[in-house]
Amino acid sequence: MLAKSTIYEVAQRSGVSTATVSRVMRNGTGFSEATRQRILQVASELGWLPNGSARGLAERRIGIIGLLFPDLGKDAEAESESPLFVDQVIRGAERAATLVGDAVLIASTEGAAGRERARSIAGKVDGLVVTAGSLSKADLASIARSIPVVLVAAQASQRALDAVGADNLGGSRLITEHLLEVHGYRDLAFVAGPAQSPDSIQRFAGFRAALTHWTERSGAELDVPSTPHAHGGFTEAGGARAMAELLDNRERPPRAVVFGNDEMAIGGLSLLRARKLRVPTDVAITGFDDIASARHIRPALTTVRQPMRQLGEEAVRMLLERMGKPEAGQQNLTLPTELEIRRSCGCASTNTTRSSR
Amino acid sequence: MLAKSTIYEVAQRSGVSTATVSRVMRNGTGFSEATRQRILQVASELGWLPNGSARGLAERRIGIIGLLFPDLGKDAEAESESPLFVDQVIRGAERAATLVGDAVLIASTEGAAGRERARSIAGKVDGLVVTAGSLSKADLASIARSIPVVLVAAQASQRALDAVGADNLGGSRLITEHLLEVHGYRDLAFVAGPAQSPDSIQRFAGFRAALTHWTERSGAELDVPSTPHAHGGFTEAGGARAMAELLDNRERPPRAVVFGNDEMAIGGLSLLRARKLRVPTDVAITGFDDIASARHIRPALTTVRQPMRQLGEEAVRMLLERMGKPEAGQQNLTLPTELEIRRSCGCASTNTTRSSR
DNA sequence: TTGTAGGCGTTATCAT
DNA sequence: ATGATAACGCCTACAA
Repeated sequence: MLAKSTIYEVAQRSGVSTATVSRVMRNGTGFSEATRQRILQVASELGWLPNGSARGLAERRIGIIGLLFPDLGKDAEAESESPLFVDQVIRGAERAATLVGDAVLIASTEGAAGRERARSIAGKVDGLVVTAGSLSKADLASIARSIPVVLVAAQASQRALDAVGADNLGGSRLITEHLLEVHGYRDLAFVAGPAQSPDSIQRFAGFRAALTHWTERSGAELDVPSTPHAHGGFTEAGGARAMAELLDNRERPPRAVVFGNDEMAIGGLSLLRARKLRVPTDVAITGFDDIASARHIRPALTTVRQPMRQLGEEAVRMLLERMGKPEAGQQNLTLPTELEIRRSCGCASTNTTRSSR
Repeated sequence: MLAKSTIYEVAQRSGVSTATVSRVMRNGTGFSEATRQRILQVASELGWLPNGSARGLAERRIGIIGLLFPDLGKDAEAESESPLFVDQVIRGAERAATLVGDAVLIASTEGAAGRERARSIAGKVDGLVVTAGSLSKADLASIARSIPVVLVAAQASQRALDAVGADNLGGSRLITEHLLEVHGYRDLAFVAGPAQSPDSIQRFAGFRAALTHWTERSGAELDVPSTPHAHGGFTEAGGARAMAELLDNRERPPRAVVFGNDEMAIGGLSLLRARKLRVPTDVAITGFDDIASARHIRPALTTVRQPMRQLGEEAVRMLLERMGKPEAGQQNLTLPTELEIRRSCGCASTNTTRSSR
């Protein structure tokens, strides 16, 4: 590896000033073709890479968009699962950023240490996409004072900033209504993810909304729970544990279980199998997300599809817009979710799709 | 959003020089506690974020590691699949980088336009992890002249640089031998991924090695193909097409099909089902990667597990080492793969695991 | 078409 | 314990 060369060397060896080298490298105008060739030649010989920090400093824009998420892979359980939400969001962000020539800087923030880390990252980027749970409200507010920030899948209370999220409530309500209305199930249970997860909270709210609405409409005596029947931390193992808990705490299994995400539903399915309960005949189940495994598992999982990739795309798009006009009004985008009907709910796999909005 | 403030403002309002502010922010020494408090207070009031570009310029190190990969999500087919290789590599890289406080900059490079992009990225990072197929040999060599580079899953010919990869050949050979020796299948077919993919090439080589070895040892007349029987581009749909092609081109289906990855195997499985062929009774199949769906699909897929996440971790670790001592000898790490036996090969699911090395 | 020179926001080396 | 001040490598008016 050669020593790094600078624009000065290139200029000197080309017999021009650094200004001219800069013009050529930035595809500007104001130089002869011969000069251009010569400079390019020298630059290539030297293997010169323009220093991004110097550029960023001079241009007051580095061409990097930051993406913060809660620590990944710390949880051994979650390691094998996929595509985790953030993988898809990252992809979407990368794609949208590439459209304008920017790159994406990713970093996980874990608790206390994450605080300093987040500020350090914030200083290195032109704007920041922050996913739910990766930053405290205070830290977020502090950072948002000096650089554009867009929230992804954040709780409503933090929506003083630009934000994009999926219609978790609507999707969850849709799938619960399906269970209620199409299948006529009455004894439903909800398995939540992490207690503080905004997504999980919204999905439970959708579950409740469906039950409440149904009660009002039909006059039936439906028990509308104020808290989820169990928690499974959004993981497969957690889903199995939650399902076991559900079975152990009652004399009869619930007729249907609405899981907060697909991974927990898959875990729940294994446990039901182990307990010799048939799905959907004895117990119907549903998930949320529509990960690849939901299609492949048997019975195929009825679930709600949320546009994870698009979340990342829209977040970056919104961020770029914000960077363009810092004083524009606050934006808040909710992307629709879709009901994906397969077999685990009891349907004969007509594979219908209904959108939440 | 306030106007961005600088170290000068903080210094002025604190009644100190910028040097002192810098010392405090970098957790250095040489200031009184009172001064420290005052500066921190002012900085917080101002919402000051130290400018990363300026820091990077002054320190000659920005704290960012770059990760280049071939364009994701361009192929609509691949969009739904997961966890794609690079998602996992990204995670591994992020984790290893976080250990030393660095962040990871990701960017896809697509063909010609990717060239300039890659150089731009290279200028913004302290070192670069490059995955197979994201950069031409020439571009790679050029960039590697001025900044540390580590290759992931690259072809051997490019191994003039530090590199880390999985034992594709060994794993593929292992699974093929399993088919040959444990099950006694003789009529095997191989479905490759993209023709230029180093991984695919190595896996086919392992397939051939197993056949060759078997022929030599047993004296049996086994046909050792010089090219794969079909290509499926590593996607589910491609795998289905390749399987159809295989069936249409012969009077009898092959007894077993070794797919270059899990996604193609899953596609192949669907097609076999559609053609009323039973797996593994009529046709046995195997995959490669061990994605989540491989476990969940029925029959569960016998496959080779490769440590994708670890690939990313090791790559970054190697890169950091290289950045530490630029003149050290070249490194080349091959991580072992593991045979994951399930049902699709014809086994009665004993779930054995055998390592490739 | 080309060069000069100041500025971008930090860090780090000397002084004091 | 603190302050001047010179880098760091590039961009960009402003001149020529």
